[in-house]
Amino acid sequence: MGRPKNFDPDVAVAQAMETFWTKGYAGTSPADLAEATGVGKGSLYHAFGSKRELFGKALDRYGEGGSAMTEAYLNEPGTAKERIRAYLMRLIEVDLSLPAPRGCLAANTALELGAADPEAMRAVRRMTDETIRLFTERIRRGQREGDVAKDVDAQAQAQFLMNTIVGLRVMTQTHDGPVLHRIIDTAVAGL
Amino acid sequence: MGRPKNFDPDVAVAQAMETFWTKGYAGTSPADLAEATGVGKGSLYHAFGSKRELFGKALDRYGEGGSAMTEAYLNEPGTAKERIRAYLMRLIEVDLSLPAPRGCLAANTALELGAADPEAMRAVRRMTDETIRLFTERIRRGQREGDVAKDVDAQAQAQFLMNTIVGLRVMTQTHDGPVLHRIIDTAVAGL
DNA sequence: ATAGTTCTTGAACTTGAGGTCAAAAATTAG
DNA sequence: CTAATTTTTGACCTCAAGTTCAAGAACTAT
Repeated sequence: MGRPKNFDPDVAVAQAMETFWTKGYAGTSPADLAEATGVGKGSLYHAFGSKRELFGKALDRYGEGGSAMTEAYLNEPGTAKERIRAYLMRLIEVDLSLPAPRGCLAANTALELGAADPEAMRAVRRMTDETIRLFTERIRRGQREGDVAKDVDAQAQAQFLMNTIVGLRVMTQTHDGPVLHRIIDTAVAGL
Repeated sequence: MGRPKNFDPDVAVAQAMETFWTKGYAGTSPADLAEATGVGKGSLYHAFGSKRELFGKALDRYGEGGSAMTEAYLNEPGTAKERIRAYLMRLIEVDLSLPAPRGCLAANTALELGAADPEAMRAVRRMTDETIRLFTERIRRGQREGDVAKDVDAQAQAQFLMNTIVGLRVMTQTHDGPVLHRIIDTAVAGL
């Protein structure tokens, strides 16, 4: 009952996510969000409570999309090394094809909000840990299938690769494709 | 002639740098800078022109300090691998010992200002390239001295290590010492 | 149709950021 | 001392961010 919403909250969250991703948390104003979603400022506040809460939903959505994409990429045919390499390449390729690279929303959030926002940090940590988990599993599978040496510490490699991703998505701001490609090749050499 | 300055601009820049580093560019207000430097807002504007210009000087100063520290660390006695590992460990140790880790000013700047500020990006790029140069030289020296294999691509390793550093200084926001230590050990395994 | 509920709209409010400026203070040259 | 020059001080200004709210609009149940 009551007047029906004029917009789909899920869609609005997705649009808000894009905006936060492109412009940063502080750099996104309520007016920006209204424009991006096509929803009036007042309605946004009515629906989501505050900018911070909307951002929280946007972060969650980012995590879901990211996990799905990671899983899909890692499970295509190929060795662990091949798939992981292809995944990293894909990440920077997408970013470099944009008018301005925007890196990883999670990493951006970690730096921008930092310790001042423990809840955001927990969300970021959940996402990174999930990615590490997916990498770990994929490497272990590679070990079972014989394309990764048994003496490799799968979790250590996964954590290390996660770190490499974070680094890459900052370095896209300052360095070009060839350099980033070389970094990826060096990073996956241990597999 | 004229009234003498009430403060040392170099000291003020250093104090401003600390503030920008801790709170970010947007997160630092003129009032914050006045408090940090002990100089009136008006005087700061008189001396530096704008917040952005002061930030530029702070960035430069950061670069100088960073280079000096890197060089000093790499040149202490030990193999290339040992020294580089010690350097990375040192970086995160310092950061983790703070009440709230603040990462690397250059990386923070790259993410926060991004393509919106090409000049800042150039400054960041100069700094990272300088660090890469120092690493490259140190690895080559290791090859001459016999503690690094000849077939290692020194520059590729250096770029890769730079990327690892950037990643680490974001991950300090979300992960703890032991995880970061393992990442470092994995990263230097290729040397 | 009415009551009850939920959503939208646009104006309005508060706060602080980023910056400017006029007047006073401190200095040196002559 | 006076003039010229440079800094300091603190009040002041503008603008936008982030939010709230009152009024009305759109719906459902009875």
